[in-house]
Amino acid sequence: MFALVDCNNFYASCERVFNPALNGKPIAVLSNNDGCVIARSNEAKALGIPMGAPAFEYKHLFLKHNIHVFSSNYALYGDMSSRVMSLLANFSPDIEIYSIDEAFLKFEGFQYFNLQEIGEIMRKQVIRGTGIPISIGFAPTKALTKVANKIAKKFTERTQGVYIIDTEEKRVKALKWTAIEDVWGVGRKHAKRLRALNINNAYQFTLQSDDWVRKHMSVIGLRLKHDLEGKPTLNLETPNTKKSIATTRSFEGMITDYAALQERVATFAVSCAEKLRHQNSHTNAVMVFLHTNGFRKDLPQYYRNVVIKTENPTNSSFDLIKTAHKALESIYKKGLHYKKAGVIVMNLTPEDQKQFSLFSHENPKHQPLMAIVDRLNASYGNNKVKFGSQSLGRQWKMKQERLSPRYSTHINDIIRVKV
DNA sequence: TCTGGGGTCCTCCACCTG
DNA sequence: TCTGCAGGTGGAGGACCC
Repeated sequence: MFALVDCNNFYASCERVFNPALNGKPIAVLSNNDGCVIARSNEAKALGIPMGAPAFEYKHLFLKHNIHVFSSNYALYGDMSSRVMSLLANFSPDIEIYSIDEAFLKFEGFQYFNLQEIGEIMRKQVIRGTGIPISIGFAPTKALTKVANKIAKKFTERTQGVYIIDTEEKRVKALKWTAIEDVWGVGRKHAKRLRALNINNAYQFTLQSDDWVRKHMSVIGLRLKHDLEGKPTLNLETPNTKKSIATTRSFEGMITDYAALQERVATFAVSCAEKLRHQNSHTNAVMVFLHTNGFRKDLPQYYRNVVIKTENPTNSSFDLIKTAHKALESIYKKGLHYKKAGVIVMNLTPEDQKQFSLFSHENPKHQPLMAIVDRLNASYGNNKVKFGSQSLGRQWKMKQERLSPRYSTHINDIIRVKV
């Protein structure tokens, strides 16, 4: 059996842990730059705040219903997530941390155990240890645990937050209850196509032939179908090093100036280089992209990206800045209003599998220098050491007007109790 | 005025090579 | 030397996830 553990309204729950006055109150958490709503408490959902809602369009509703709005506080959420995951790891040695708020666990050899009881103990321990409420779905396959989890969450009173699909009858009933667009792995496009063919729920989807599913939804769809049928196709995935690393940002305003874009791109390249060194990888291809503002129909639109190969596999900030600038130069068009840019490094190889070029050599000074930069940044805070092409004067800051304190990771933000 | 960021996998197609 | 075919590869784009 597999289990899927999902934290309920995770970001909103994190905000509540250190501010219990928020219990029962509507909460919305915003994306970077306070742009869109990316998490809502049940109360906020009930008030009609949709996922992805632009914050400025819903300002009046926030005020009207006294919705507590927060900028996203990833220092807090990341720390709370690792606490939850470490508690879950006590229940099974086979755990796959699927996202910041979800984990799959494998329960092998538990056929004589009462999974309902185990689930309820997990819930109690996590809420006692972290304050975060969770829901748990047990089933013979990963896709079915997603369905079971949804039922556990939807009918918390009846299920105690734990639901087990362990019979054919329960499987069929659960799949008939699950709307096609709610199936894990069926996105908006496929859901629309399936609905048009009168395939409205997960059960109807499993009744289609393998060939049909393979043809219309590729092997991914076919694997999903088998998993929903109760034939384990998807297994726990072991954590791999990343295959690509990206740093991309929307700007608070719009940028027309080439020098300002150069500075932003250099900063993104430095960030990618740091992430590369963190996982001991090198890249040999750097992609830079530029976007104008798609919402401004009155302005000319432009989207372009380019990939440039580096001379050698590298994770040096200097090399990546140089390559990213070369890429930017080739796609920059004067007179446009840019809203977003990003740097993505690809073709990552581990340290011990670097393939060198016959005709060019890496600068031997870079590696020790980068190690010192990383050490200084680790000791004195990120971005204390900057590179020449990054701005020393201007501080690019994300709009985060409603940021809560980093209660659990920053000594100055630690909670104070008056006695 | 204000609309996120970071990933993965698969398919299709053009191109190259034997 | 030319042509046709088959298989491999890499880039672009689409679909999905959180």
